[in-house]
Amino acid sequence: MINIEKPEETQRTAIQQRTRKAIMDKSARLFRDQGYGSTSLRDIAAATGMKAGSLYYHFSSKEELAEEVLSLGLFHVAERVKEAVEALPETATPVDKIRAAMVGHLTALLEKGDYTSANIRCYNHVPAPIKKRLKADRESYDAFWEGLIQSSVESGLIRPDVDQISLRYALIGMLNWTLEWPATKHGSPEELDSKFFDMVFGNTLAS
Amino acid sequence: MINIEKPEETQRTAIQQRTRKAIMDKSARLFRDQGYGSTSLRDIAAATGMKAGSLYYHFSSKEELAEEVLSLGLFHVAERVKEAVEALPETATPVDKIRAAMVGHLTALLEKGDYTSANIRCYNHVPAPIKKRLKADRESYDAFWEGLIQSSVESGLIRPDVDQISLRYALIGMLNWTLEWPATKHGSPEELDSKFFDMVFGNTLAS
DNA sequence: CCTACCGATCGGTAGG
DNA sequence: CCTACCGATCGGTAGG
Repeated sequence: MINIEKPEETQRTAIQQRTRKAIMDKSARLFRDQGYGSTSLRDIAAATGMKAGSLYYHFSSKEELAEEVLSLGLFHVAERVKEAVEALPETATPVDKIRAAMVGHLTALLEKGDYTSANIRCYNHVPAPIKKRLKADRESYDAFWEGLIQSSVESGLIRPDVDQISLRYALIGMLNWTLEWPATKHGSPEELDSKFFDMVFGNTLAS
Repeated sequence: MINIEKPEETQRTAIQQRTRKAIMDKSARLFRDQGYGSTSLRDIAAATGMKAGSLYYHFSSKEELAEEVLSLGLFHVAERVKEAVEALPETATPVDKIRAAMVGHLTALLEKGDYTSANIRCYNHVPAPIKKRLKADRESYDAFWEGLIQSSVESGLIRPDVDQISLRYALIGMLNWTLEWPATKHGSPEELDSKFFDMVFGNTLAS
């Protein structure tokens, strides 16, 4: 459905995996808060409780670490969205799927905030080779939304005169911008989604 | 109306001002593309056609330069929005003002893309003292939208059950996310606004 | 996973 | 506005 691969897990011991995850958790938060260029490997090492050189036991470069962290951010979003859509009954319309996808997207942003924020905030500032691969993931995720919206139009649920590209970017934009909200104002993904959904689809749906 | 001060212009010769602007133009683009931390003063100097040390003839630090560039980004948005709203006839409703503000916001994003993108993309990654001042500007701009939306609700043009905070962030989010669009898909600010406006306010307006 | 270190580059300054 | 330079810090490596 959404074609975003999870970075392959090569054979590692449980301890190695736990340390790796700790490094990535700290990296995600630091990249999110300070940006890619302003976060040094020494920052990350200190936050994880080790020395800078030791990071190279787990990652071969800053770029590899960043790519894995940022790509995991989008992966989590895609995974939640997939779950939410697949949980729908067979009778679900394409618009039902859009709504479920919105909830899934918001759920991932709230649950895995450090990773998803790091992706959204650092995507543009990461070295070109990483950005290229992250871009492919984004396009795959975009294509999924494109399909949902197109199906909605084809089945007569969304007015045919609606600009599908604008609708897609508007939805993704308002969803992603929730990361810039004061954290206290969110409410649950379902509450937030119901507000967004009513806002947009009250008029966009054919009557 | 919107209380965002333009950085004061101390007395400078015409040539100094032109060089300053050249430095800021290049900085805006580099900050936007590479991020604050990954953009060195040597990058900026090279792009402007001078040596790194010479920048200190115009700016006393990287932080000062960044603050001026980023704050100008939001200033331009506020200025365009102000113009657009003030150009309305006296009979204009609060919702008319929202629509005009949307056009103004989009116009600024398209016209001054380097500055506005640099603000949006680097805001979170800039040193704390700068961020604090930029945050005050954002809050002032936010308050302006809050007022427009509240007036719209009070005059019965927007349904009273609409969550005003969600509406405000949703609007700003979809507007700002246009910076992430492939550039070719924009169309004019007016075209884009008409799509966004219809999308949101078809249902949000009281019937 | 640490110590100790490499060359490169950083923001910034002195002196002209 | 440039040359020449400062101490600090960067990503990364060797050897254990």
